[in-house]
Amino acid sequence: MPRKLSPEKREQFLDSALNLFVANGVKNTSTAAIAKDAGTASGTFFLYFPTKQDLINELVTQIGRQQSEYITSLLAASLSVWETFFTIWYGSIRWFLDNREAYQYFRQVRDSGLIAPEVVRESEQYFEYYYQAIQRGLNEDLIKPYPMELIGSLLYQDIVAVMNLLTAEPDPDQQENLIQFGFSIFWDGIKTE
Amino acid sequence: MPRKLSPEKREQFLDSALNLFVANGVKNTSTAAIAKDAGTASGTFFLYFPTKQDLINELVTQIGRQQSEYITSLLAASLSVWETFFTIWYGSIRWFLDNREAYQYFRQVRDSGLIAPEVVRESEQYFEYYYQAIQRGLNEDLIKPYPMELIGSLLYQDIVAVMNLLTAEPDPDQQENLIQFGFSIFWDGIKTE
DNA sequence: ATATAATGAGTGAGCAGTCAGTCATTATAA
DNA sequence: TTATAATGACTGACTGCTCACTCATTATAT
Repeated sequence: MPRKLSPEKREQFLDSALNLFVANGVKNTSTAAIAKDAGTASGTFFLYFPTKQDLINELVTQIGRQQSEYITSLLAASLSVWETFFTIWYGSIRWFLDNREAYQYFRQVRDSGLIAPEVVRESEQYFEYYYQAIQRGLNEDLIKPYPMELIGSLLYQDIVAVMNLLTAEPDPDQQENLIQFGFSIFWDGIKTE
Repeated sequence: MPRKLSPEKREQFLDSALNLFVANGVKNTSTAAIAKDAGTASGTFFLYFPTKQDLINELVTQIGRQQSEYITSLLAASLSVWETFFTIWYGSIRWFLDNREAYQYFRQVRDSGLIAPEVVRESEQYFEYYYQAIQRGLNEDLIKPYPMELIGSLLYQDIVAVMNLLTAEPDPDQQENLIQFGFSIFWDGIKTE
């Protein structure tokens, strides 16, 4: 971990890389292009990141961490189970909409084989609050007793399903509808009668 | 479109490419490696495909077409709406399990930016039966009146959610459970009361 | 004999990562 | 205070390698 070397410039590299990766693809973005965009010479890149792969990985974990921090900041113990799920749903989509490049990068890279499986697994740790919510729902008999991973996996993929539609839907009212409808379908699927 | 040049060899190139793409990633697989695996010299590749990109694209559409053909072969007009949805669900997962490489390639490539948007759109045409099923369900008031694209998008992503779990679950009984449970959640989400 | 299929060495472009050297800043010495 | 030394962030030309695609030549089929 570099402790010298301005942290601002480090962020600048991550920012520029995210831009270029989303615009042109990871493999089509050279480290030289990232350095240029960040306003440094090509060699400077490697003072901040030992390899290109390290930056690719760090972007993934950074995104996971930032989204996780945002969601958990919204969650309070006083919320009901339904409110908790809705907060996760709405908050995740909100954060993705406010960080579209992060969303696109995450999707682009997650199943691409560009990331070592260990890094993917590490980034999954940031979904811990999913399973706390599911556990509460199961304890309180509010959701059907299906395997936790199944419910978690469906929650995530349903959010993706809605996000994919939202990126093609400019009208805010329609966007709001899709978010609400999507959650209704998810919740009706898992709730007990 | 090459009309001479043995179609079998063409298939061989597509087969070899799918293997290698899934094992090593598209960008890390050279046309020379594909040619070698297919048992020809490196230059022969370009007699069958003008560019590497053409092969990448053709694999996507081929997979879409083959899966679509399999599913529609299962669908009969006599099926109820529930049966139709279940057949799509079960058939899609069955086909993906029997063609795991195709599944992995599809996932890897779909959001990667490696495919021109037009080709992605073209491959979406193979999901036509989704929307016929949804339309029927809406007509017969069996599913809630949400936008068709939302239901379609959720259906697809729910299948992906289950597939992702299945690839890590070796026990066939547990696999069967996940498939059934997953469908229950999806159906309970969209059905009218 | 002629057309078509196949070959594989060759070409040029692109890229990750290196390294010898520059220069502004900071530490030390007088 | 001022001269000198040390530091380390920064530079960019360079290297070695990979790869998509070409083409002159050879093999095969009819």
